[in-house]
Amino acid sequence: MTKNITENSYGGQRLRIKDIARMAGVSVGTVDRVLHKRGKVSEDKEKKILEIIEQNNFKPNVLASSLAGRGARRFVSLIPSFESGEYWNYIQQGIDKAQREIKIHNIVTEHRTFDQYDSDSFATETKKILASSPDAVIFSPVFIDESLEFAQKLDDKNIPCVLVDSNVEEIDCVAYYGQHSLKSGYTAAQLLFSGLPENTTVLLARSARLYSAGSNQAILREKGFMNYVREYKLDNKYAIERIELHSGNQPANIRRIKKIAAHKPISGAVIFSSKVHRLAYYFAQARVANAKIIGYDELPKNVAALKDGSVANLIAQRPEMQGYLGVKDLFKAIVQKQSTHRTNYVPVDILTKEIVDEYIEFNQRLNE
Amino acid sequence: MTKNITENSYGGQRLRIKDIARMAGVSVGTVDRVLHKRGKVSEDKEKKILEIIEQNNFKPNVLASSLAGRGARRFVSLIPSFESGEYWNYIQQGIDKAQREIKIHNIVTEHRTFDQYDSDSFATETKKILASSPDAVIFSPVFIDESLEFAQKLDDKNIPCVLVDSNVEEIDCVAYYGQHSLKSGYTAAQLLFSGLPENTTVLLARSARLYSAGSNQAILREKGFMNYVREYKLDNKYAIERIELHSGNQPANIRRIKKIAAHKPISGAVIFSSKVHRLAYYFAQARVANAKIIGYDELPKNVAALKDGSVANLIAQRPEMQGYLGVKDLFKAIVQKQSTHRTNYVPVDILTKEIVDEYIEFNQRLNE
DNA sequence: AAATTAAGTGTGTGCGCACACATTTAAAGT
DNA sequence: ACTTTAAATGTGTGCGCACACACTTAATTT
Repeated sequence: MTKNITENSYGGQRLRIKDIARMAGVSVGTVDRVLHKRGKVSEDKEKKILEIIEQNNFKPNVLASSLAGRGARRFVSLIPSFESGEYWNYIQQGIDKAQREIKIHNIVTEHRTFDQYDSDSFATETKKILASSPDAVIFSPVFIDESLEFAQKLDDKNIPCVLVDSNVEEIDCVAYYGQHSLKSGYTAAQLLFSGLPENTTVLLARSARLYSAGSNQAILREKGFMNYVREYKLDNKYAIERIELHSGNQPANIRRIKKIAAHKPISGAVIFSSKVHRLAYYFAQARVANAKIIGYDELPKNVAALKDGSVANLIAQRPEMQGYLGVKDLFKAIVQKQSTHRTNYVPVDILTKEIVDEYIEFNQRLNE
Repeated sequence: MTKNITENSYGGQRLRIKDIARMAGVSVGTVDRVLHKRGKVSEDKEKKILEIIEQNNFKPNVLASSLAGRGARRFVSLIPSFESGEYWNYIQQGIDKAQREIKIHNIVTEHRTFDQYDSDSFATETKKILASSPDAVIFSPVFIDESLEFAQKLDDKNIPCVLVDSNVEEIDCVAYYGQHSLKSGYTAAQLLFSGLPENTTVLLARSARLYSAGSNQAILREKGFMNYVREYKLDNKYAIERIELHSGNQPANIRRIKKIAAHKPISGAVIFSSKVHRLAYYFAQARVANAKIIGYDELPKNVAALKDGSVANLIAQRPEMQGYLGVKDLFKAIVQKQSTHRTNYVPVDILTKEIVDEYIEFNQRLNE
């Protein structure tokens, strides 16, 4: 006797476990066992109950569920270690913000970090995490092979995960949040070359350390940049010079810039990491003025350089939002049992001296 | 006997009504009466209870509170009427998204609209809203005087409100979300003049209808724009011409552009509203090519113009986020009883042909 | 045939709160 | 002194769910 649900809060809309039980001709306990896959239910009844759940798209009431206080859930995050104000710090802040919002649902978050220049440290942490059997993981797949292995093992244990910052398409996860690196490199080129005097040198700087560690992001951005160059045949109009920056040897960096500029004036420079304030500093030291310098991320030091004019533009990627939305999607998937989108590119934000303050203040505000 | 709370979910952290009752030596009913200001509590006990609440910063458990199903709350929105794809449509989408998130807490949202070119229609709606005594209001204070009066009456009835789109500082509300119009005008100028050949004409277009209605926003943006012009003494280098666009008389608009261009070539144009696709269209009709045109908001028509190159940049203001965060703040204030920030400027987003797709897709995604 | 066991099923309690209702207490009226 | 009345306070129930536990039935075992 499939009596329709009638009166309950939510405008008589939402189905309750009790309703399902009535429809299936069983008790709530049986429905509960099916919902939580605790077994001890005869096949035919289980089938019938699942059918009703399916047909009515039943979702348990999250309020009641959390209030009933089923055991706490553990979310673990794994990102590179960072100092205050660095890029990863913002991701962490977003994760924390999400944590604050969902802690009422009995969810705790645990932070783990690794050395972004050392893949072993990453592997070590992933092992620890697997051993502790968390309920969900959000991590940044900086090292592709190790990440694939990690994701595989998580999948074996049925632990859902979210990727942030960079994407590894092969990984089957709840969601990815990060920038479309290729396009952001393309945009960097567009910004840099717009209005740039021809027949000059454009510098393409690299952080040696990051490259040797095989940073996925930086490589893709550079590729996007070069796509633009090729598309508009800019290598005919500009001398594009590459330079490797060694943080340990500043005088060498400065000398190198001087040398290039002496050969043909440098009108612009770009670096595909957040170290652009360093690049601007080297330019100043090399006494190469009026170069249009572009880089990534709204770190305090970069913002200072942007505001004093030594950096022309910053490309930002809403790191807090990546962390925040990543955790919220895990919550959505695990607790609310709703579907999510696999790949989510955050927009390429173009920052200028004039708008950077508001950009930062707004993001800060969102994280409170 | 102020026994400390010990065991409860939330890691023994959170205080419950029951705990407060025990501390104050009363029953939960009495505490409940104080919490809901239902009176019928002796002065001394009320004082004691409030003290305990204050000292421990007690916040009722939202899950339990909503589950217990106290009467539904009504949130009302009031924004200009719109067609699909217009600016206000995005604000509405943000409101709807927030509504979906909080409806489990027994909150319903009601939408009302007015004619943005007719202050009477605004006043009429506000009266209806006041008569229906909602629990909260989110509105766009397009007409300043009428909005002040509305806000005053809401205050009298103790109904909290949120402003979106434009700010009226005198209004005492839960929050404002919108762009810093002055700064966005300033940024528009920066974008427009960067790399613009000197000794040319720059067109400053206005929607006649919007101006005659006294649009707060557009006026402030223009002011910001002119601040930049003054600051960098650009009126020496460019002929800045104003033009009023009459949507009813397109040939006149086109003629006017032609005439100005004939006098001195037009290198750039800006309009401080979302009608920039119209402006670009008039330019095309007037056969004035290569002008750098800048305008506001990522409406489909503007995006099309941006992508085909007839518009150089769009300045966007995250309208969905305004609606979304506005409603969430009302929820925060009323249901979660948390404090909020009064003035929240959304960032000035600079859109280019290359990044607009991701920008829109991301926002769309957020609104699902 | 009685006792044991396992599989399947139902019942009861509490999470923290809101609200209706019952009860006590004090003040006022007869 | 006894009722009436109002003010102050306490008690009980249910929101929807999770989980421990009690219970039933039928298949074994002794």
